[in-house]
Amino acid sequence: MFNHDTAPVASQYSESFLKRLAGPSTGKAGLAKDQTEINRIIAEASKGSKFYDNEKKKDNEVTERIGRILKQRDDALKGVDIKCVEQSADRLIAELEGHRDLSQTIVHVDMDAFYASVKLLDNPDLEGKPFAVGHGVLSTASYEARKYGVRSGMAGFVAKKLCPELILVDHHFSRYTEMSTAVMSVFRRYDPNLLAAGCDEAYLNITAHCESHGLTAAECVQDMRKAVFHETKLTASAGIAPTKMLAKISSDKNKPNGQFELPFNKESIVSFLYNLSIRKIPGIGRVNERLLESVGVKTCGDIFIHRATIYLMDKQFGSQFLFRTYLGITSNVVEPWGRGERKSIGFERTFSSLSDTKKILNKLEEISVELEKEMEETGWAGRTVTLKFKLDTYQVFTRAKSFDRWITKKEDLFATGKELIQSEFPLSIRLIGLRVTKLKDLRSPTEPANGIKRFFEPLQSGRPHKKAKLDHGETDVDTIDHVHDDYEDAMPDFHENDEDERLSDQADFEELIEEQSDTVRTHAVKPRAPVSAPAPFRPSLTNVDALQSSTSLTPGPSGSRAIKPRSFSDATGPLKPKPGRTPNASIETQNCPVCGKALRTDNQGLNSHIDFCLSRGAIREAHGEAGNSVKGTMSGFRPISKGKAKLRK
DNA sequence: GGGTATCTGACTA
DNA sequence: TTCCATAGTCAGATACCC
Repeated sequence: MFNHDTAPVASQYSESFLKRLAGPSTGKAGLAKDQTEINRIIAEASKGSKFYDNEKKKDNEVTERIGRILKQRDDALKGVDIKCVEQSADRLIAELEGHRDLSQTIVHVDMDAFYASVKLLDNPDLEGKPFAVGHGVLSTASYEARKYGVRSGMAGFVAKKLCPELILVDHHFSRYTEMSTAVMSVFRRYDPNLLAAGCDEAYLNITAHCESHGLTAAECVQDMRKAVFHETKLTASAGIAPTKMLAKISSDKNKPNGQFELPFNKESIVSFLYNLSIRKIPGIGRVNERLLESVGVKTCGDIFIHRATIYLMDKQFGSQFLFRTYLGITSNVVEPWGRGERKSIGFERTFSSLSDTKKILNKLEEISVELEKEMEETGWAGRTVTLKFKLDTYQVFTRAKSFDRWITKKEDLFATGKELIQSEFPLSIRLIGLRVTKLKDLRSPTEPANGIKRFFEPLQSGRPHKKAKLDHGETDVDTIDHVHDDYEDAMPDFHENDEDERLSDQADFEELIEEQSDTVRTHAVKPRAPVSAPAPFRPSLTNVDALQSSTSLTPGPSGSRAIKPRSFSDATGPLKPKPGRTPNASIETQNCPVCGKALRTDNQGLNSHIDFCLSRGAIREAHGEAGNSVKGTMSGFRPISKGKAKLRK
């Protein structure tokens, strides 16, 4: 399959870099055995591109980060009685063990190579052939293609190097939506309250169904998979376990077209996880895998072996998250996502590199139009607009601006994006996007966190509100009364009796929103921050809420859209939120060779800043401009002296 | 000076 | 020659308000 004659010495690539280039899906089912050789071919194919250079740079930054972590570890362990620390860790682990709940039967069902399988239904000629869906970047690959190392997220031309006979086929989003609807409707017979985690996967709590039908979990899941195949001719794999995380890992066990049930007892769970690579844990990606490996944690079992280090480096690693992972104690709450949980809505597009200001602004305008359309169709407004752009070097930057009014219109989106990007010119970019956050749900006027009420809720501590705060146990009705009270205070001419009539019409409602935000300004009563759940535990390592977003498997712009990720650890206990990154040590600075600014060397963004300045300089040169000063700075490497370091007012 | 909001980059799926 | 799109969370620095 490979041409070994032309193979360069493997040592010219570090193992970590080869893995990085190979992308995030290398552990997926159906891959060929010789991953090392595949990684080498991928590196050879990518070599020399800007993408490759950027990946190399990011890999080096992680290596530097590891250096800092190891130093912190050595400092933390200096003069410490390890046995004593281990005892403290053991006590914490024992406490966590007390939260184990084996009462619920959770299933994770995952369609096998969904896009590819749907394609196969419509094009039986592809049967037995290596093919992949997508062109620039692949969304999925048939199992035949996977044998060559072709996987989702891979560039088409790289995939062709791995498998020259690979057939690339187009997306067919309407068919995915159709089949997804059919599959989900089968799943709903087993749990009407399921959590769809993408168009091709879902979490179900089948406890009640099994009880009422006198079925074992395995029988129930077998039955469900049969029904799916019978009605759609698509196969699914499933995992049965006491928590979502364990079910997710289990569903991968007998893929494709199989199922796996994890025994519901502590010993089996811990032993199942013991030799499992930490990379299999949702939320631990390429970077965190390397960071953990650097302190000896490669498997979940290693978490226990190195518990003293983890306990001492809680800030860096999030000890509770890791100990819970080791124990397999994570969330078993299965419920669908509500609209109110949405946090942002955005649109972005990649194109071949653009430097012409006018053309870039045209792209921005197109994005604004699309985003306005999407916000209108889905009923959202927002207060913060974030511009995102990717340089032709693949470095990504964001710039944001907040308002004290609700943004919905293309004119506002475009004007804000334009304002944000203009101070960055000249630029040579390959992606531009806009995202709106601090959302308000225009379809839910009575919904607490996002509806009209949020304007009048008592402010959080430190922000006294003229009205008293809620008493513990106060009902929603009571709260709404406060709303009315506040509203009356703010707008004396507005009477309760008129409310239903006014809210019955969407246009009127939006008008009300406008009035309302004016009122808020006039009275200096600030909208309060989104109501957060009572201190759910989250790992400090990374965002474990973003566990399996379906984005790469999600039908296009306005189809059945983004099914959101869900936390695996959101309801298992009121454990402390974790902090996160390397704290600042003594601050050293270095001047950027391009703009001359004093930059903190303790920050990983230093090199990015220099690269950014260099690239700006190069573009200026191309534009025949003089000077090399950079107007602003970027987060993470702000100048440490004098005054405001903020980029713009 | 303390608490909160905002901005940015990083990471994840 | 060529390497996506969308959404979420977090940390850390800074800005701002009381």
